[in-house]
Amino acid sequence: MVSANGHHGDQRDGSRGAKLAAMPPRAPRLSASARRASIIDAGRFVFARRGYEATSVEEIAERAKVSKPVIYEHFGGKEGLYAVVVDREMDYVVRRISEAIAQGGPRERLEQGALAFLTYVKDHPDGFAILAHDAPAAGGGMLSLLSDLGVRVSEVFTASFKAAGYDARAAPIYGHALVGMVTFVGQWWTTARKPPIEEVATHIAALAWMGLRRLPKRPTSIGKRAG
Amino acid sequence: MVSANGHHGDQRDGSRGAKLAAMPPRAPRLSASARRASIIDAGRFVFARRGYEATSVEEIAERAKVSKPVIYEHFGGKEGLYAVVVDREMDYVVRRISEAIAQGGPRERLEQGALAFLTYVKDHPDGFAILAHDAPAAGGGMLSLLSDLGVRVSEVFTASFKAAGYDARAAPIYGHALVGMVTFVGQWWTTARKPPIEEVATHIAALAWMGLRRLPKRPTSIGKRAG
DNA sequence: CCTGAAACCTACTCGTCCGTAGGTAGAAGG
DNA sequence: CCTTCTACCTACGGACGAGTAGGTTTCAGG
Repeated sequence: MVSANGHHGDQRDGSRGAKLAAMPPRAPRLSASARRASIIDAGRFVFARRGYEATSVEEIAERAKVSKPVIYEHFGGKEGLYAVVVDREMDYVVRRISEAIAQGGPRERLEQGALAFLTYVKDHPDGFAILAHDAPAAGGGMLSLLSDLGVRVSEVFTASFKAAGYDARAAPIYGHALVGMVTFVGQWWTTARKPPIEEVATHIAALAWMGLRRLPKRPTSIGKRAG
Repeated sequence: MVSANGHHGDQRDGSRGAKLAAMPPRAPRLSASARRASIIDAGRFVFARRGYEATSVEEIAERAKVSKPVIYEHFGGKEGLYAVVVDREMDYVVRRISEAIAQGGPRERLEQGALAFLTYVKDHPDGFAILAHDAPAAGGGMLSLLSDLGVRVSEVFTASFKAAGYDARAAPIYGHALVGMVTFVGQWWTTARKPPIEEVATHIAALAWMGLRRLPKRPTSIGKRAG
């Protein structure tokens, strides 16, 4: 049963210029790269709201105003599109933060870095949601894509710790702590939207800075209670 | 076409005592509550690895050594089981942390709280994974179930801030920052497993304590650079 | 006007998975 | 031995979603 009924394709209306059905004018064709971009936008939108598993390619297609095969043509499949979306976002945040901490004293860099991240959270909430969500193959190990960011920050910290004479083995703790702080507060901020991000960044930077600055060479436990 | 072939059910082997096929002995029947418990265990296991969307009820059934309808009998469905699993875990962590911070001075409570959480991460990695993952209806607002914990900690902080004369509006920032720190570091620890949790807790508590203790009444930004 | 390639479509196939219908097996009490 | 209640099962219905086959429309360049 191949091609059972004869009217394949989209004839739109009966004859070329007829406006009988008042059908909305078909959107103009896009170039490959333009269509790619529009699909990425739609994908980011849907992935951010539904999460990877729960999004259907069809919903993305619908939002991008194309049919499914177009997506498969451009990205090979759901996972391919997801990979591109994630990569773009990751690249964007890292670039922004890198710019922010390129110069200045330690504390200034800390505050500017936090502010850069929170600005991203504010201006690109969908991207942030995707990065904060689980990766597709959750079993692998990463809870969120942002773990990667934690590693990068930890590397920076390791260098600084060594230079300052602290125990370098503790650096990843502080690196991940910082990223976790900013991420979680950023997440909260998206719902609260209360103090402006500049203020939030200042608080976070103060917390982290004071905590780091006053750190003893080897932190000592306060000791466990009797109970 | 109802009951097409006559051999419904499980006859096991031909006659009662025959051991011809060497079939493994059927597991004994369990009471309703015991079966419930075993299903909850299986559910936690699978949900933790696959995430909510990607887990199939059948995989849970298989792991619990029962057939699907048993799960539907006990929990009404996938979402019902998930709700029970999450509720149990949430209850467990909150209880542990509450016990840990029930007495002692501020800093001691801080360190004991962090240690309690990290102990949970270490001893109940599956539960932690579930709490750190997305909720089913991701669109609602919560990134992770732990946001709820952030709110609770924020409430504690708000009270303390008021008492100490700090700006109470900033309390949620510090509350969420603390939870984010511990969560993210805990996540990292599950893969690194390097410094013992007691040491990690000490570091985190030191960071948070020093940061909080030396906090000015109103943190001032370091100011933006010229660039 | 013609041609060919690029963009785009409809209409499937195939697999998976939630949830259920309707039955069997075993234990406790008469 | 018979009844009955509870635990448990096999087998399906129905929906949905990833990915594909094979066609049609538009447009640039001759």
